[in-house]
Amino acid sequence: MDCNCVSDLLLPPVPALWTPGFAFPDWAYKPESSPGSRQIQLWHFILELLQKEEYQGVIAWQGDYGEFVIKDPDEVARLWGIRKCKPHMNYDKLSRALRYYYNKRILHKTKGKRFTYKFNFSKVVLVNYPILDMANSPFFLAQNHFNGGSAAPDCSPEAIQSLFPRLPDSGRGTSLFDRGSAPPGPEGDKLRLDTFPFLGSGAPCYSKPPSLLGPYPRNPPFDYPWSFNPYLPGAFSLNNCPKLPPGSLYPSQFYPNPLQSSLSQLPHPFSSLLPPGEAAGGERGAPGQTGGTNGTAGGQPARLCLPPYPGGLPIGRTDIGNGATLGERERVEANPPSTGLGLGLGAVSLGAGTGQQSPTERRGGVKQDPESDSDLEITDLSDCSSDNENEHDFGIGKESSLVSRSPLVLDGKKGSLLPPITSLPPPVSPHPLKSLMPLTPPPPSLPPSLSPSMALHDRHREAETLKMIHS
DNA sequence: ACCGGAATAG
DNA sequence: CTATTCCGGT
Repeated sequence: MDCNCVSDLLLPPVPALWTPGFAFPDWAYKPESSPGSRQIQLWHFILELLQKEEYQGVIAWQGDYGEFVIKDPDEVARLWGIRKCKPHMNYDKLSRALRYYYNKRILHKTKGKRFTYKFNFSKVVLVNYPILDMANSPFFLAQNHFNGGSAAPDCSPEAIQSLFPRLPDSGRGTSLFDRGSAPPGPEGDKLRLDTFPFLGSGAPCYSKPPSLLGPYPRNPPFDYPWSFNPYLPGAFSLNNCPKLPPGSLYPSQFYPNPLQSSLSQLPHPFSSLLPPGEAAGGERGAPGQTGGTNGTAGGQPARLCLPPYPGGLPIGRTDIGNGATLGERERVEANPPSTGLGLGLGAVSLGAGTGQQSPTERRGGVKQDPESDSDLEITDLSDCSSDNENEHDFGIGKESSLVSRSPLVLDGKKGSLLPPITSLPPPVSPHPLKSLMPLTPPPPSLPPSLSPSMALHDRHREAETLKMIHS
């Protein structure tokens, strides 16, 4: 009694729909490193609130992509306290927790704007959707002809993007999705890939007009239980962001069952991968709930709509990245031995942990990227730049080690599991990382598609860089 | 308001 | 590990 932690009831991290067995794979909930800890993480919670309309008065997307404003700090803190059964929670404490995310790069503070923070979706995405990580995986390498692989699924950022719906705009949302939230996941941080351009930081961001949000045209066959999806800050949407090719994802077969089931619960992108029947599986049906007070809401169906990329978007890449060295990034990824999807997490997830280094290290003053952090902040220059960008993250190097575990089932066989890549749409942008790279800053709108050849070229270069590094 | 160190709890 | 709690500093 002390606290009724109703919280769970109120904001179930997982919608009722999920069955235990079915819920997201572990990786979705916790970093591997912390076994047991599957408690909801603050950022998940924030995302959760953001996705629910009922909390719009308390916290809402606003500003740049991924930016949100805590309109009622005390309330947010209160809700968080409820959720965590910490009756004495207050904004000061909550914000401290939020600050820890800076190093992890999950969040940034939007300077100059009170109570305004910005998600680094790229990171979040990776963390949560390891699949994306494929980019890092050998798989992806295959693509690059490193391995000679034949085609591989498109892991490009663009592809990733396509996975997500558009962003939450400030607006209102019509759908839940607008504001998507995020899926649970470990956050990792280490991956440097994270820096996807979308995040915005790099790109010029336009703030979104409220109207953007948009309805996603398509209705999802399923909804996400949690609805998460979020990430998408609108970033993708428009202008600045890279868009993805319409079909970039992998075919459903791609995923093995276990995963599959999980996928079905995932937000659209993934779900859509599954065959309709399966995907839907879940669904929500349940409704329910409402919780009452604040919370809950669980029921909302989230809608995820997929962005239909009707015509297919051009794939532009916009990456604006910073030009940091690509080589490095890749290098990081390359290391992981794991195979297939599994690794995605590996690489990424750790991050969180690492975020802070061991105390010792910390003390040493070594922060990993001292700078990078700083970068995060953006200072918003006028609006556009958002900020941060973060991008530079230069390496951290440790991550690779983490990889040891790969949760997903997939891994084992990468090959077999993997789908016929061939069936995939033509890879447009192959290299995910690449997109990170700084190409020329994209014009405000999308860049014309990139030329494939270039891409290859780049990859090639990267590869070489890698080699050099290795040597 | 916001930052981040330090200690500490789970 | 993540978050909580405290807290001194801007």
